[in-house]
Amino acid sequence: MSTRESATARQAGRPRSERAERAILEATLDLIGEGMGIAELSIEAIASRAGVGKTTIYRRWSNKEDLVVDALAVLRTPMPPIKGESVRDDLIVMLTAMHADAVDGRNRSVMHMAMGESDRYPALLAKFRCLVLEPRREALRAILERGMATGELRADLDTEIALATLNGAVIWHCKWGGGESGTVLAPRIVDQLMSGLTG
Amino acid sequence: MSTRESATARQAGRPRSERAERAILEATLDLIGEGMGIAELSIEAIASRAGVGKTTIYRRWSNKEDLVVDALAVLRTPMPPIKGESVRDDLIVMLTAMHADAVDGRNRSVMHMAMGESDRYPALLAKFRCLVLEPRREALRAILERGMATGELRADLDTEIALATLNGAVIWHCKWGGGESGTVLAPRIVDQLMSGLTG
DNA sequence: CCGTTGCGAAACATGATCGTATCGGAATTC
DNA sequence: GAATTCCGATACGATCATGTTTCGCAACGG
Repeated sequence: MSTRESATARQAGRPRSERAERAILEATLDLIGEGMGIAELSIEAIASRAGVGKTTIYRRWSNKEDLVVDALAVLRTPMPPIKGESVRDDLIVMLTAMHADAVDGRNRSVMHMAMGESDRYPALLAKFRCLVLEPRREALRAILERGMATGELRADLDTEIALATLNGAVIWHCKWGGGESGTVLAPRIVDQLMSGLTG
Repeated sequence: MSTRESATARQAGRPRSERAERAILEATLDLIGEGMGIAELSIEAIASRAGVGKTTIYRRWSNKEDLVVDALAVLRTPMPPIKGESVRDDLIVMLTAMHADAVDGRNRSVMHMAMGESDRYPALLAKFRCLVLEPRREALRAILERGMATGELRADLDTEIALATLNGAVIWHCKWGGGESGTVLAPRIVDQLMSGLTG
């Protein structure tokens, strides 16, 4: 049996350059990071920024949305470690991480782009949801439910509302409120919310 | 003394058509309402939708951003009446109104557009701020401060955080959460928050 | 060495929008 | 009625991005 990569036999010819692919995705993120919306993003600009021929882009993605979706995946920021000792501490860690995501450079722009334009790009919305929204949502939900079990939080908590409140407070304050650091902001939110959540 | 409109004498020639102006602004809002971002908005499309020559638009606005800013002003939605009897009731009224703004048709699109693209258009940001954000913020703040005075809310309330929390919860839930009606959502938010805010 | 495929560069035809200009006609002042 | 200004329509040249094609070279399998 000859050399194979997988079930399907290795294609003949020169293999696609992994290097070019990364350069394209990076260039895309760069441009978004500079404040470009999807509509302003041009394949030409991406190609030129990546030092790549347009052909190389068209060969891999048939439209801009697919490209942006794949670029999103590169940005993957890891979840912070949750100690699971105190609900208050865990929430503060999560909110601080969320705040950082929403404030820091390229991440920030991509975040805002995704939130602002996902309406018009369903595939982008789906990816953003399962890549950013859902993981956060589940992490927060886990903290809340553990709190309900241990009694740190009241048992009849309205989890949906609590999630919206936590997420919303961070994002809203980042976007429209003052520019506090996350380390200052997160405890303020959590503490003021907890006094209620503990009812 | 001859007929005058104001201090400066009436211009000679045909006056600008008020009708055309309204049609242009309405067409702009329509297109935004159909999900167009500022970048996708073309003067040609607006002119054609408004049944107007491009000239008529260029004569009045020198760039797209100015046009959109003026269009924003048309959308002005009135604040709901605040009874001032109970903080809980007042908050529910406000959040319900905010929810309606964020959900309903054209308003919704303009809102999202403003939130998503205001970063790139400073004049738009400024207008949006003073037209939508600040009035809401002040109305909410007034309710909170009255509550602190009457004792319905604890006196050491962190108003900034409370504002971000209220606003953020509504917007976040509209954008990413389920599709409840405002009448259901607002009390859930307010009640869960109050039990905390009342300390 | 040959066939195949990817590479970057460039040229290409197509189409959209731009901002300006020109047109005949309408509205208004003097 | 003359001068002025706006109207909507249409045409214009300019710019830019589109997606395709062609080119000569590079990298891989057999």
